[in-house]
Amino acid sequence: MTSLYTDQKLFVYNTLSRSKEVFQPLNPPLIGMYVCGPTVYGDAHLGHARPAITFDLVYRYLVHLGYKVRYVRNITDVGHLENDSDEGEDKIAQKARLEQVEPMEIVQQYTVRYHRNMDQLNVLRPSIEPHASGHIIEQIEMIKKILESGFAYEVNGSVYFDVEKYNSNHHYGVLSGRKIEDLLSNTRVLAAQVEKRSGLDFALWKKAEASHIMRWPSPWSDGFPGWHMECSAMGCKYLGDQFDIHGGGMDLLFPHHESEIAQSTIVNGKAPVRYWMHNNMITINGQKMGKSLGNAMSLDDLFTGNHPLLEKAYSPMTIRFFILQAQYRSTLDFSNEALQAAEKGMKKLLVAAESLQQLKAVTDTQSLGINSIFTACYEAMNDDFNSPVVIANLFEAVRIINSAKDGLAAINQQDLDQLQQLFKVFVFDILGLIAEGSSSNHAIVDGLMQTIIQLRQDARARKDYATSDIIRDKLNNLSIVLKDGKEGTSWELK
RNA sequence: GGUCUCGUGGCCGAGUGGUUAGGCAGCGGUCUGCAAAACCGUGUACAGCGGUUCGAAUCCGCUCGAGACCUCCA
Repeated sequence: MTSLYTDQKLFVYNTLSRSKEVFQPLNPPLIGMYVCGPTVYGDAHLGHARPAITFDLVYRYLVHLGYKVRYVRNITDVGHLENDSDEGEDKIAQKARLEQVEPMEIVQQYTVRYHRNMDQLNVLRPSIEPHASGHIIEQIEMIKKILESGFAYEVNGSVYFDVEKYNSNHHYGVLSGRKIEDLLSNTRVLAAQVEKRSGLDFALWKKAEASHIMRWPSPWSDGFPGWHMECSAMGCKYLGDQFDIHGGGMDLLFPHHESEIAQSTIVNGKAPVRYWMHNNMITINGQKMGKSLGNAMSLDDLFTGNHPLLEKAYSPMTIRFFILQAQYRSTLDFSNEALQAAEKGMKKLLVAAESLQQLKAVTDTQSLGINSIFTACYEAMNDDFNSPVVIANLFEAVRIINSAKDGLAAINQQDLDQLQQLFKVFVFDILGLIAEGSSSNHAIVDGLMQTIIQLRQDARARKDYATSDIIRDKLNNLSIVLKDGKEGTSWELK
């Protein structure tokens, strides 16, 4: 049996080349994928949902194609718990310190909450979810190697990467498209940087100040690893010197990923990653989402509607669908209007998925060409995971399903089978949507509803519209919508 | 200031040198006891100004506007 990936030519936009490239894994069918995960010192917000869902889509599609994917997504729980002068979440860390809570309590608390949110969004768990704090030794070993090779230097217990030396025989800027001369002329000189030989140099190991609560012993000082180290160390440990895909938000492109490349290249003698993928940012009402702008909203805010900017609650699947309705490399603007449009669209799609289960095939009818929808969906996914085009094509299938349901189109068995396969593969397996509040979940409730619907039908039959409308209105107040169709009346939750 | 990205109809968002994106909203129709849902039909869209071209929303230049990174935020 051949795998799908032998037939599907997948194009991936590689930040390294700024172009779409044919995806060719190093060791098919194995694929190594690393994605930068959250720093767990606050509730997951909208910004966390985008990369999680983007790379969930990538992961799901690669698996669907038959690849065996090792998906690593880290938990950053080291070194970020102080020195944050912003107004927002860092106060939690401060508070933790004041209340003498262990930093790992904060880490644990927000890791659990992150997982819960990701489960709600139906984001699959990665294969490995390593903690930076659990890989201090690996990071120290890596730093040692960089020091030995002469591309780092120690000052007062801290170790810095020598960017200019690296750039003398490598290209620091290969990923972000920056030139070191430009960087040098634009680097600000901050007080904390006096130890560095150059403002471009970045910390591999930082000596901890007395106030710093997270610290580990090292050959150089009690301290903590530099921000970029963890991904280099853990990526290398679990995926090897060189692996296929590294993902993350565009904001991590520089300096994080650029520096990651530099470090790993020195240690391993080759570029660590073949395909760099970056998802774009999210804006809210056209503005960047940020703590300082006061428009940051957590996922729980969205799910409960408990935020001044929100007119109502939006379900996890609405958020997921909304994010998938934009290509991952575009900025995505959140607004109540846009979310409500997404909510309705998604509902239409999922209701059609349910209707599909009730459809009966008619023999001896012309094919409606479901095959072409299938093909179009694969083409869209192969074109750098273009989920909005997949969705657009699925709505073509929705129209066919609804027409068949209304008796306006006859559907043959092959089309029916293909439609069911289409929805299974693209709606549920790849886009990862799930039916929320499905009406067929509870046999007792459905039985009750059938009784009520029958009573209303009886009233309508004797033209007692006052009674039938009362039934409909009362149910509507309970968020139960009755839908009169050719085949009788069905119901669903609003 | 430097580097880079983007500007599509009421809203969100694909696409890209000549062909329908799609969703939501609106309008008209079918269906309905009336609605809702569904189906059918319906839009002077491609920031502005120049240029290249037989032809540009799509390529080039400029202007205006928005955003990202350069400041351990996804």
